[in-house]
Amino acid sequence: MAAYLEKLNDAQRSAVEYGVGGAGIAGPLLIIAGAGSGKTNTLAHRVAHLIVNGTDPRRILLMTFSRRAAAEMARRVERICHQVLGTNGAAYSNALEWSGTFHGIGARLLREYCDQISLDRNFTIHDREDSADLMNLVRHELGFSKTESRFPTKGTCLAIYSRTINSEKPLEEVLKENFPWCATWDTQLRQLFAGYVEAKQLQNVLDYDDLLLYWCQTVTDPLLAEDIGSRFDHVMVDEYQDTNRLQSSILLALKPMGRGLTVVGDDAQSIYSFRSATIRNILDFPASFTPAADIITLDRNYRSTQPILTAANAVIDLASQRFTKNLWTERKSADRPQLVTVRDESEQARYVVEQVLDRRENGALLKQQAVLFRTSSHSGALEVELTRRNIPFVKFGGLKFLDSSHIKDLLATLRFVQNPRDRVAGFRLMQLLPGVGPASAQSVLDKMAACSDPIKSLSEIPAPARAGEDWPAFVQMLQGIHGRKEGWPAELEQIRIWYEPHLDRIHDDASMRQADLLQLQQIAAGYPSRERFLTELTLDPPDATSDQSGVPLLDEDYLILSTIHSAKGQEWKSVYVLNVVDGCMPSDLGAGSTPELEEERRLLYVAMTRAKDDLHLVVPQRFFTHGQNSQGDRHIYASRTRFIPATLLQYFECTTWPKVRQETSKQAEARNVRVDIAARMRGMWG
DNA sequence: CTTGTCTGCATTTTT
DNA sequence: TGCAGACAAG
Repeated sequence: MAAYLEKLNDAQRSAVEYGVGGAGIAGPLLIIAGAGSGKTNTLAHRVAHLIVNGTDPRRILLMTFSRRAAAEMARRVERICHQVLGTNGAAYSNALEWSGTFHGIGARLLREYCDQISLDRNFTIHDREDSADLMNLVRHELGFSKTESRFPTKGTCLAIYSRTINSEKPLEEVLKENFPWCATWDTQLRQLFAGYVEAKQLQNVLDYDDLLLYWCQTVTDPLLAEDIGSRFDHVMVDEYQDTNRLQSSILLALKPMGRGLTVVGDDAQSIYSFRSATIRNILDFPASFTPAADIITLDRNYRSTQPILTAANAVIDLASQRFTKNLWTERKSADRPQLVTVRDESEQARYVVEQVLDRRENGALLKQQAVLFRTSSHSGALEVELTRRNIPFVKFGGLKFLDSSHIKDLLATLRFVQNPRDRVAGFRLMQLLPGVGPASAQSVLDKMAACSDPIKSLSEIPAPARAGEDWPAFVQMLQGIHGRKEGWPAELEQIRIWYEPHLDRIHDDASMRQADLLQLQQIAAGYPSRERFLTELTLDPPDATSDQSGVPLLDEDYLILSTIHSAKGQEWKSVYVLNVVDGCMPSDLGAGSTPELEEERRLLYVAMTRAKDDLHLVVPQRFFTHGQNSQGDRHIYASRTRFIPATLLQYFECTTWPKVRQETSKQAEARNVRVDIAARMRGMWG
């Protein structure tokens, strides 16, 4: 047996070796991999094993959930290849070129096949917010913003649209099942979506869903499906439990017989149904083929200690549906996970900080510890406490660098130059100029749209009446960049110089924002072209924010703060889960239907199984809700999450913090002393 | 037609 | 809290 396979257990090894070295390419394989079962390692070994046995790495398509996961996978594959093949292995660095997210791979293929599907090669990609803006524009145009009773907001409309696309279900069904309160608007929504699709096409933009939808439509053509499918001998998908119907349709179209297809997942960790992910994909996978796909289960956990695993298993055992077996481990420990009750959120923050520092004293790096929470805002109090005590941290999930308006302004400018038909970008950009509002922006965009070279035509289009001197400078800036005078990435500097006076005028806190812009420029310098920068930034935005502005230095030590969703696939020595109370977990928004509730349960399970050595679930007895109703902020009394009923308490060490101290007799004595200081003060002058 | 101010309302998780 | 829409003033 090859040395690099020896460290694997039997199940892992059979997954790695499945069909390798046999005649032809093996049929479909499903790997059910529990939390911490060495899933990434196994998949990386499988890829490496294929390469070692002669598969061309450029003919392997590897789709992961995030770019971070893709990078990690590539790194491990390279390392194994290097080990096995020695110096020859070096030839394989960066050879795994088709690895990324479904959306990223989709974008790449669509650009390559744009001629066959009549797509303008310069299409730009709208992120969630841009899509919502465009949806809103159409919503206004159709007069739905002033209906008698309230029409769904842009975000809700987009959510309905997106779910309809990703779940491949009819609109009526989606409305009935997921948005019952909007069901009466079905005719208007249909009209709205038709308008939205038309607008996207006219403007040469694609949204996230289009990347999958167009890809899926492309491979409905048998010739194109064959052409794309035959480029890859092996197609592997990680985190398959979090893919949706549209994604599985793409997969089946690429590999209808399932040859060379490997999917990996764990139904107990499915937490993305809000993105239309469905565990039916995993469940139905084997029977989608004849003969059915083989299944290999990895149920040995290498991550957590037995007490942590026992508690996590107990939580997931209460789920109404279970498909995989419970995990087991040989990592013994006497310490049960902590279930800690504290008074409120500020005590919770103090508890976490104290524990974190305690462990750092004992040699654990901050980086080996993570604080997890259901909702991004739940870490607020903790962030304050960490900043106060000078503890560096990085936060994953929630608000992003790219969401701030000044960054979006700059990106909109780039996008508008790249694709002048992108009205969302143009609309935003022009309104930066004083004296230009929605109406004049609209009118300029209309005139531009009629021209074959919209940017050039700006010279002929009369300036909006009140735009003043700012207009010529604006036009000059756009045309200069359009004409590629400076080239990439120098043109970003030009934009920044143009933008800065406007920034100063619009915002009071301009200096902080300027620093962000410089940072963006730094990031941009790492991309080979404007197009690549825009595409990749939209698909893989930098996903962390920290207390210092910008990305922290990699060699520094910092504490990890993360939403549970963003913690997927990761592990830490110590894990603290905040707000393990009803209303947060489950979120009171997600406590409606049974499937939603079940997903919340899996969320807690995912959080717990991130921990290697110690796990703390913190239960504040009361916490504040922000202006949920007209009364504004108020605190409510919380109770322990329903996912840990009394019967499960035996698996935890239940404590309260801070520990109540016994009052000493001296302290009691001191409490009864009465001194009339006021009289003495008066006496001082008498 | 733009810009500023006021009021009422919704409010997770992310490619 | 922060944003979307209504309304008034220039």
